[in-house]
Parts: sequence; C-alpha cells; structure tokens
Amino acid sequence: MLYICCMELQEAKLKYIQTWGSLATNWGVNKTMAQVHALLLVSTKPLSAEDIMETLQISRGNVNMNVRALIDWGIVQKEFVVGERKEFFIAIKDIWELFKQIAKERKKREIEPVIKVLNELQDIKDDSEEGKEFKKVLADLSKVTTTVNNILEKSIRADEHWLLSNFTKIVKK
Amino acid sequence: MLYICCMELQEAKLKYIQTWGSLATNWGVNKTMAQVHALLLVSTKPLSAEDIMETLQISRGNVNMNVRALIDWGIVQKEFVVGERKEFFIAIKDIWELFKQIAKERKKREIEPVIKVLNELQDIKDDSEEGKEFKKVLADLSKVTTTVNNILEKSIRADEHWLLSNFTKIVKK
DNA sequence: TTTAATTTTCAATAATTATTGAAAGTTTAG
DNA sequence: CTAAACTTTCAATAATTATTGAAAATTAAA
Repeated sequence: MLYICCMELQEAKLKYIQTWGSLATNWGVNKTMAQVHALLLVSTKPLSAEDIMETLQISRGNVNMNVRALIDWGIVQKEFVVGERKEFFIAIKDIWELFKQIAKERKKREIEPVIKVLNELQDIKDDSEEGKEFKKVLADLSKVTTTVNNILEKSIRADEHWLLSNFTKIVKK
Repeated sequence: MLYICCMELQEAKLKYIQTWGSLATNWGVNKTMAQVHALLLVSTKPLSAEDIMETLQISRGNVNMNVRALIDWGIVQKEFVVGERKEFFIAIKDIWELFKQIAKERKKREIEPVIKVLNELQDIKDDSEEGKEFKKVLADLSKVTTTVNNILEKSIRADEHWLLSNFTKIVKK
C-alpha cells in the first residue's frame, strides 16, 4: 500500500473499513469479507492479494477465500494490470449497482428458500382449531415475506432514479 | 408441551421453527433466539420457561437470556396466567406489527449509527484527487443508506394496508 | 519442456459466540 | 418472618465459525 501524503485520509479510510466490518457482523456477513470489500471500494486503483494482506494484516489463504466469495456475490471483479503477472481486484464502484447486487443475492439465497418452505407447510391437512391458527400465522408470514421479496425484485430491476425519486416521494408523503 | 392428536401438525411446527432458526443465522440473529420466537409465535397458548426448555431441549439459563432479548426487541411479552405463579410468554401475533418492530430496532441499533459515522467521515479536509474520490464513495453510500433508512422509517409509521397496496402497486408497475 | 511465480486448498488452530448449570437473588404464600 | 417457588446471573465449557500457513495445484515465462 502506498502512503503518500495526508495521513488523515488514510485514517478515515481505515475507520470506514472498520465500521463496515462491524455492520456486516450484525447482518450475518463475515467481518473480513466486509473489510476486504470496503478496502477495494475506497481504493483508487486495483489491489493485489498482497496489498490486501498487508493493509488488513491477514493471511494469503484468508484473502483468497474472501475475495473469491466477493466475486461469487458479483460485487468484486478480477482486473488485469499491464506488465503484471499476478491478479488484481476491484470492487463495483457504483453503489446503487452494489445495493442491487446484494439484494439480488440475498433474495435468491435466503428469502426465496424460506418462501418455499412456508408454502410447503401450508399444505398440511389439519382442520383442528390449532391447525387453522398455525395456517393463519404461516399465511401472514408468507404475505409479508413475499411483499419484501417483491420490493427487492422491483429494486433489482429499477434504476437509481426510481429508488431516489419514487420511494422518497412515498416516504415523505 | 401437550401432544394431543395429529402429529403432522406438530411436525410442521417444528419444521417451521427449524427453518426460522436457519434464516436468522444468515441475518446475524442467534439461532436459539429465533427458535424461541418461532415457538411462541405458533403456540396457541402462553408458554412458561419450562415449556420452552422441554420443547427446544435447551437449558433454563438459555431460555431466560433469549426470552429477555426478545422482550427487549419488543416482540415478546410476559403474560400472567390465573392461578399460576410462574411467568408465561407470548409473541406478538400480528406479523405486520412484528415486521415493524424488527425494522424499528435494526434501524435504531445498526443503520443509524452507520449513517452517523459516514457523515462524520465526510468532514475530513482533503482536496487531493484521492480524497475527492473517497468523499464521493461516502456520499453515495450515505445516499443509499439514508434512503433505506427512510423507507424503514415510513414502514414503521405506516399501517399494513399501506405496505400491501401502496408498495405492491409500485412493485407491479 | 523446466522452473519460478502465483493461486488454491484444507487440516490444524485460534477466535468468537452460544450454552450450560449451579449458586445467588427475588418474590410470594403461608 | 421462613421456606418454597421461581428467576437471574455468570464462570466454565461447548459449539461454531474464521484464520492460518504450508503443501499441492496451476499458470505462464524462459
């Protein structure tokens, strides 16, 4: 990593990386994965595995695993640097694109499977009072979960303008 | 726990409790906490600490800690049963109310602190090209995070009808 | 080819997070 | 009061999850 001038900027970047790491932990994302992502996000140039190792003080294997996961999530890409043999990485810099990508993946990986199970459970044959109440709870859960799923679906397809104007309009009304 | 008839219903309930537990894990929530909540949600009557211990096969201390956390989140309440000395618990059964409560807490605990840090970091004095780019990333992150925050804010204040009709309308357009 | 550079894998280990259970604390009935 | 019923706490332990680092695999330059 290059430290040219202005320490304040580097400190701010590190603070941001830390903050993002703790946020991630609360939302079930590996802290290091979030930090690697944050580092790539604020870096002005592509970084190699070594750059990341050095800046975050983590092992080669750890960098490899987490970068791979980020690529798998579609929010980091390999980048080839002329005259260099090793691989470099960059993060999607368009935050709206990033938001959409994360929404898309979590929807697919976590929300849709739950909707599926909720629907399956609806099918039990039980007409007792208790059975009816259970089905009612399932139906309600399905309704809210599906609505959230639909909102994400729409977000994924929408452009930034839609989010900022259309949602904001509603939010302010 | 009472097992009167229909094993299929009890199995369905257990499957739901399991599913909810794994979803929770993905979103940074303690699995047992989610399971206790799920159990209270599908129970037709208030449950005591012992009921929960028995059904989920967990210790008294564990039940106590997690029930307390759920109460702290505002999604479970104590309930007094006539002629009984010990405490009983029930979960909010209105799923929309539940959604709002969770949104409210996560907003307060996790999103707002991040917005605060992002804003603080904006204040660094650095007019280099790198500094400008960093501020751009921060500004973009703030924009999306704030918008999400606003959507949650509005959801918390809205009624169910608003979510289902208003959002759905937008989502379908 | 061969060899050096680089990436990947994964068993071992460390760090974190969750759970237990028994002792201490509280509450209420008698 | 006193004792029994019940709840809370928290150090010890278990379970889970993340990280390391060195060996194996891959890639590309010579």
